[in-house]
Amino acid sequence: MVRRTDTRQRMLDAAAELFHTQGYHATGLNQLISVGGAPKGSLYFHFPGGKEQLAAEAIAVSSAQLCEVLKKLVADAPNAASGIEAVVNALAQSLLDSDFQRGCPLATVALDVASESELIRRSCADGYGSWHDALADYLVRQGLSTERAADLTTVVLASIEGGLLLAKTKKDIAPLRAIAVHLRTTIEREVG
Amino acid sequence: MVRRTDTRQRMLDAAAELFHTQGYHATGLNQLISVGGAPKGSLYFHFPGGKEQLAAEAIAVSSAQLCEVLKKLVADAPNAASGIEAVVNALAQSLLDSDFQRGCPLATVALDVASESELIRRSCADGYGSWHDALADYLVRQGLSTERAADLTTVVLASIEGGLLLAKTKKDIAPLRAIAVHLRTTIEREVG
DNA sequence: TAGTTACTAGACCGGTCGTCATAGTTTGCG
DNA sequence: CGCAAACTATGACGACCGGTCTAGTAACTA
Repeated sequence: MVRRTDTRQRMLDAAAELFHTQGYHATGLNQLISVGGAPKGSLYFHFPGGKEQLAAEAIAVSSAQLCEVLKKLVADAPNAASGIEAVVNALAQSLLDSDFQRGCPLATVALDVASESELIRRSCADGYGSWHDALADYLVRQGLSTERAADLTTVVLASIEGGLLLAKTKKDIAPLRAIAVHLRTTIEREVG
Repeated sequence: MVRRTDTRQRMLDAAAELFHTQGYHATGLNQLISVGGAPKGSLYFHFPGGKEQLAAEAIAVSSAQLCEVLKKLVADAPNAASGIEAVVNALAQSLLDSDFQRGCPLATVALDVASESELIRRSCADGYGSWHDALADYLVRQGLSTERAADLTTVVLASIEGGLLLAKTKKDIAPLRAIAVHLRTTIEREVG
């Protein structure tokens, strides 16, 4: 089926942005359609599952975008420790640039909705899974065993997510700096 | 002023519970008063600032409770590494027992509301601050310098928060286990 | 009993998400 | 070209729920 308009894509972009910064319940349909520039009916034409479906797809878009950024950042780095550090720095910068609005694009929605909508929860879990896979693959290519890479990636991901949460809450990126230092030494110890 | 009812306290308890599991926007006033067993009008008598004030106070209650638990867990442990491990285990157990409903009592609200209500954001930031202080003080008593203890506590807190987020999203406490292992070795290395 | 304080009930209005009947536009085909 | 079928857009509408506030009742005080 060939699309003849970009309405669907615009809605998705608007939704990705709004859910990222405000979360699921704090974002109303009216806001979604006004930012997306589409009438209400069109939303239900393109997303028959309503707000829930829109959110699930927007989450998928957001996480795919960040996944690409992640891959690029580590690929461009001279070694594993610097690669992860670059990721932390990029996220910290994004937080600063947005006046502490844009943290993790999944976390807000994930916590907001995880125990309410299985569809959205899975979308978030898949997003985290894709990031995990991308980073773990990279660490394996840097010489780590599959198991060590998997566990280390979990630690990296969790630290960053927690760091973003603390930084956003305190309006201060100091936590992320402490995380960056810790991850650097941890990775240097393991990868050599 | 002599209180004639315990309505205020009941509202606070109900709010702490509901905001913990559902977040701010997902929790309606009707649900709050039905769980709290209070008439709607009473809410604005006890909390003239409305939902926002109620949330800010409920967050304070939640974080104080968990702070006590934290202090007790580490105090009862034979050493720093076991103390932190006990904290992770307790939170993982609480997540499991509640069928992945109860993660961090602050995180959901913090992300949901941080960029919307300064009052609630501060309440969350204070909560995190109190946990940080409790753990950092403990690590200092275990022999770490003030600076090292502060940074290490930030890493511990962020890892745990991130681990709770990932675990809740995946409905699987495996991330928390990986965090626990990592924190144990990290702390053993520093405290000896 | 009059006055003051503690508390409650429910009306209010704006906003929520979702539905629908209708209209317009593009494409494929004869 | 002409027409039908498929695709897309539209926004009014409804049922409901959101948070807020005013007007009121009950309880204690003097």
